[in-house]
Amino acid sequence: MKATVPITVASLKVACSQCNLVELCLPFGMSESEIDRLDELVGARRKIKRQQHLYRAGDPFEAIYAIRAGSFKTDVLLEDGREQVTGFQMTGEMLGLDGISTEAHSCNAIALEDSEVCVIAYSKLEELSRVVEGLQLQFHKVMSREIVRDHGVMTLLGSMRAEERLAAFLLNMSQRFTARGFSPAEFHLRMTREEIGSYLGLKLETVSRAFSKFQDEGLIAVQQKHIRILDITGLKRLIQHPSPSPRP
Amino acid sequence: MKATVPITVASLKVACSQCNLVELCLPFGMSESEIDRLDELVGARRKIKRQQHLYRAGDPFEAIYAIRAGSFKTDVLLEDGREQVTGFQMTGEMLGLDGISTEAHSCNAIALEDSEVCVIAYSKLEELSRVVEGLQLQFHKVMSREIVRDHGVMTLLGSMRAEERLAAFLLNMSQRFTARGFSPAEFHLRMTREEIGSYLGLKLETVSRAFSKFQDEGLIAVQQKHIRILDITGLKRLIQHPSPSPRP
DNA sequence: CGTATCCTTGATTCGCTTCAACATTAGTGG
DNA sequence: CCACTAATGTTGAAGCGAATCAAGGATACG
Repeated sequence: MKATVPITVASLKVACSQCNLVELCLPFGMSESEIDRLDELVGARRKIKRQQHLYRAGDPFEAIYAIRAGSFKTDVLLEDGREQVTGFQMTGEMLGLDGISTEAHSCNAIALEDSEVCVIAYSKLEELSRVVEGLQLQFHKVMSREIVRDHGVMTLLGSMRAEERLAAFLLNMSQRFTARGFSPAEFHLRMTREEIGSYLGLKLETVSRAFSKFQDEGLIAVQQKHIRILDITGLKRLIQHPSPSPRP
Repeated sequence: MKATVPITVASLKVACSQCNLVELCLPFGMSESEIDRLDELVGARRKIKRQQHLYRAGDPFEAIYAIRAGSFKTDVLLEDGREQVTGFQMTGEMLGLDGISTEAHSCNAIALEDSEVCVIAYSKLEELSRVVEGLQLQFHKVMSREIVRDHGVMTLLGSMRAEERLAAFLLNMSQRFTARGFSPAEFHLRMTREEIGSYLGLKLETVSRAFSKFQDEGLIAVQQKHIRILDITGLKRLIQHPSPSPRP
């Protein structure tokens, strides 16, 4: 229930150059000599227990976060209490970029499992990216990628049917697990049906039904949160050919 | 049909310090002395006729654009030909930020009316934002604002009904016209019902019906693309209280 | 002034939500 | 360790909102 307190572990080596996520995270694409200059970038690491908030909508913005271990969801609450999940984040991905614009966070970030993040003070990032050109570019790319990703979700929400949405979701998860060295075909979802539904603009029952349908059709094997993809091309076909009639 | 060719008008003073959009555009929030240093930022202006592309998905990314006059839509095309409008942009707003991530544009930008943009070479922006701190911050804020805006659209698409979506759209337009010194209650939409529908994840008939319903209820007066808002609090009420039953 | 585009409205269909009951898993405390 | 309870997931039946299909009308444009 209580917010976690940031713990500064001065003795711990937290530099990006020592981190095995360098291929996925902010430093991706930077030269070795540039990465060496990021020593001071990560002020501390912070552990977040499952279901706890990393930050809440309205919190003053001071830092962005790189996920070192675990996973998160971000969501926004509407006035009437409706909740919308705006994204799921995995290791190496960044959290908190939404806060720059108003200097306050505009969504909640909640750990889906016990997790750890690198705290990157925004002031330090600004300062360092003025002198390390690669950092400047990579940071811009990270923000831009978030915009492109959001456009993808908008497309999904705006023009896909329930089963297409879920297929796209599964393919996206598979691709992200693959990039992290896990199996493309077998993985464990950390979020509930309700959270998936919220993200995809569907009710949890619809998500559950679509899972069952995919299983009946031999596309996947589902056992609660454990997913095995049996026919990846079949899933891809689903999102390329809309259900009723292909366009002329 | 043909792409417009950028016209460099060397004699024309294009500096931001001379521009009356300074309050809305990238330089917003910067000090006068900082704005004076942006002389070299805008390489040229470029005129785009109605229905012409400013850039297309796949075009190599070299510059971002600030809208000096007119308005645009951005859209993405799915494999099967479905089109999704991802945003409408007005004067002072930026276009092309999606291109940074992959160094190629990921959507199409199309003028809704005869328009003019300021061309900001990305390399120059990078360079200048290393020395002008205010520019660095403002640019980051512009990108972050785009992310927050997209989250808002995701919320709209994921959890609002047709009429709520249209109400939210009208209120957003009203607010943006107001910020530009136009009437909050009376404005001219530059996009078709189909484009509005695509943006809101609805069919054009549904948009048309919702407009008619709002008119019947005395919330707005519609005459084709000309909109007059008669009851702004009524519209706001619509998006706060979902149609069927308010939450407990 | 004619034609293509855009908009409106009605009737019908369909997909998703809603409501409901039950199954399963996970977490907790006796 | 098992019993209890809450949370999560599955499945069925009914209802509703938006899409689809269809026709006519208004506007803008060359």
